[in-house]
Parts: sequence; structure tokens; C-alpha cells
Amino acid sequence: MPSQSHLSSDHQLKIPWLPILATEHRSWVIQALQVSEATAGELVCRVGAEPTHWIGVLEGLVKMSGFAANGRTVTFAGFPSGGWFGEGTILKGESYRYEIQVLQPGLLARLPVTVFHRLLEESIEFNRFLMRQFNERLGQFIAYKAAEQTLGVEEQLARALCTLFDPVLYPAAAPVLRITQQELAYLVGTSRQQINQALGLLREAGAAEAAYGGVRLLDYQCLRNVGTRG
DNA sequence: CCATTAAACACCC
DNA sequence: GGGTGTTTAATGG
Repeated sequence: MPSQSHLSSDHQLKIPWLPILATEHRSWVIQALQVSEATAGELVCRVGAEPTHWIGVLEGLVKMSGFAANGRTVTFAGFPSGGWFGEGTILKGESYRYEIQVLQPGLLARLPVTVFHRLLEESIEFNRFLMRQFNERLGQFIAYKAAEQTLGVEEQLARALCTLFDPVLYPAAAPVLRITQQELAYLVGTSRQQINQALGLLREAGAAEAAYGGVRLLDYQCLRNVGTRG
């Protein structure tokens, strides 16, 4: 078990829903949140386990994945810094149906489900945040389903990268996203070769390019355009 | 039959 | 040591 600590003011800045809470609610949360380091490859949620916390990424990158009928690995979503996940499982009172694994090491924050439920009961602002998150995610999945049928690997990759390079959370810097081409292949549902080729096309388009062990964003707007054409 | 993919390999960070 | 690019043999539409 990794060592846990409480929330520093530096960490607080990396939680997008914290500022919107009323001060009273915010003080419970800050007291209840636990921060721990996440190492690459670490399994954050196991299939079948009961959720005890709502979990967020302060730094690093985490994936939600499972296996297809033929045994192939399928990644359903990637959560970058600022991402929070597992609320659906908590709300339904179920156990995890997919596994959550760390791709890029970093920091995770955990909010006990009891506090989660209390916020749900008492904070309009928290409900608003969750509703926005559900709405965005639903839109993403519908768009993803549409893209799956109609678009090529280049467009699908552009979409996947757009969700990982969140412009709201990274307004200034043009960071290199640390993710292997194999993981991108799991995410898009194709092979490593296809990803490599698509990265070449994205470079020609001026949207993004392959960096060692990751992808460098060149032009977010351009990446969006590639992902929405068709 | 052609395209795609997984596996194996050798380089490079 | 792990990620990448490339080759090759198998696989599947």
C-alpha cells in the first residue's frame, strides 16, 4: 500500500470541482481527501471490487480497460490530470465492471464514498459538476460510437488525443502526452502499426507528432478539425 | 488475393 | 529496460 497524505494547497488547485463548492462543503472535502502516489502499471480498481472512494487523477494518466470476447485488450477511456472516475459505479451501488490501471505515474486523490454521498445530498454545486461530467462523457461516447463506424484511424486517433489533451486543464503549455503507441492502439481498437502510420498523417496535418514514448501536441484546434471531419 | 496484424527483431532513448 | 521502427509470417475479409 502506497503512503497516503492529506491534501496540500498545491494539490487543491488540481481538482477542478473544488473551487465551485460552498466553503462549508469544501472544508469537509479537503479534510476527507487522501492523496497517494501511483506507480506505472498499478491496478487502481479491480473488476468485481466494491468502490470505497471516488477517485481522481492529480497528475499522471490512467486508463479504463477490459477484455473483448476474443481475449484482446480493449481500452474504453483514458483519464488525464484533472479527471475523476467511478461515480457511475458508486451511484449504482455496484462493483467495478472494468479495471483501472495507471499508464503514466503520478498522484491520485481519493474521496470516501460516504462524503461523496453527503455532497450529493447537500451540494447543488457538486450535482451540477457531476451533471456536466455525465453530459460531456455521454457526448464523447456517442461521438466515439459514430466515429467507430465512419471514420478512419487518423480521425479516431485525433479524437482520442483531444480527450487526453484537455485544453481547459492545460491552457498554456503544449505538453508531451506520455503514452505508448501500443496503449493508443488499445484505445482506438487497432494495431500499433496503424497508430504509427496515423501519427505520421497527423504530423503532416500539423496537428500532433510522435515523440519518444509519447505524443507532442502541435495544434489543438487542428487536431479537433481532423477528429470532426467526415 | 490482398490487406492487416501479431510476433520477432534490432536500434535508440 | 522499455519504446520504437521494421521485417516477417500468419490471419482474415
